[in-house]
Amino acid sequence: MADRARQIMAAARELLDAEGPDALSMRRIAEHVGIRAPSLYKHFPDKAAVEAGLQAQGMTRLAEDMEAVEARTGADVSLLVLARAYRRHALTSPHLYRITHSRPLARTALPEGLEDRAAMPLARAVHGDIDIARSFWAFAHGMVVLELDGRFPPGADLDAAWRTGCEAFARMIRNKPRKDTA
Amino acid sequence: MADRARQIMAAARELLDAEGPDALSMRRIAEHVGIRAPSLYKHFPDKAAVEAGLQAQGMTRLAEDMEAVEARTGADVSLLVLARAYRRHALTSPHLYRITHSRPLARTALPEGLEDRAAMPLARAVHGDIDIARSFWAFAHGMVVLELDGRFPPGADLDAAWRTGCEAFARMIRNKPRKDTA
DNA sequence: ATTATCTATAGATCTATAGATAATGC
DNA sequence: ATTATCTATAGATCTATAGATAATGC
Repeated sequence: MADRARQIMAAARELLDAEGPDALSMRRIAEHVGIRAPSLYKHFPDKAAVEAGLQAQGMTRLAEDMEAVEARTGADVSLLVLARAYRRHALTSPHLYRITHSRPLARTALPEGLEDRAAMPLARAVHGDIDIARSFWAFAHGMVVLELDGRFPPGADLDAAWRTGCEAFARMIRNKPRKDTA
Repeated sequence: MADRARQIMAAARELLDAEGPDALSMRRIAEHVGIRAPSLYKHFPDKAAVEAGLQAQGMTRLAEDMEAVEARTGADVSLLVLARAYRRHALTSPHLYRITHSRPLARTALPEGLEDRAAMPLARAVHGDIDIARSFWAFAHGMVVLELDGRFPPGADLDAAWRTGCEAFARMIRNKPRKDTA
């Protein structure tokens, strides 16, 4: 039943958080649940379905976290505030972030409208400019994955880099005609 | 001898380009060379050493490609021109790009100074501003990996996003005091 | 009756070492 | 004598299916 399916997803999530994507095997997940691996296939058609479920978790959390910033800050969220929330979001569950955002997204398995929901706070923050939204998203994603992969030099001032990038895009917004959002 | 080692690296590279990081096994590499897998261990201590060699290839190519832009364009390379070269670099050998830049860098196995060499053209383009360099790098890396992972919507105008991001950072350079580069 | 679970197992991989044999360099 | 190669193999995994058995719902 659906209860077991939820339990399996929870186990997969714990395993992912604790040991990363490479540890995520049907056997280990089953072990976590307390059943045998073949039994998983009564609840999920295959491993890809479980991974798709994790991506849905990741997107849901992202939407929630971004919406929370808006709720906290009010209408005109600054890019810096949004970026800080984004970074915190990613660093809080790095493995979930990776599995969700560093591989093709299983869109067909995603709740209708979730992807858009996660993107809306940024779309509003950039006043509807899609090019700024995409390039800023790339900047934030790049900062996060470079940090997660340990690619910055040890002493690097990442806060400063985040500030600089946010400032650059914030200026673009200021100097562009305001396009409609709603 | 060192000849065989080079041959093994070439085979690994071909395999990587053709089938991606997951296909890169000691067995498949050996097969490509025409020997048995255990023989590889006379030339490389382990698989990690082969992967480190591939990262060195990736960094070398990056340094060459970035230096070529400078040579072609002259002293004051625009971020847009640099970014276009960066994107082309990544899309030309996407698997090599990933193995080099989307995992921790095996720095100890890297030729002395290579990492700096690859970074210098960007450092010069941003007039020595390390924060702009890092945030711009994150932007470019983010754009590339999002494209490679197929994360942008089908019709997305990536050229426009690249232009917008480059313009944002270019303005930052213009409006900052010129720091020394050399 | 149906559904969830189990055991057993097919069928593929991997990395890396041990020890024997062939080829090469002095 | 040394080095490169081979075969054989240890020791770990994986995903997924087949078919039997136990538990549950009507």
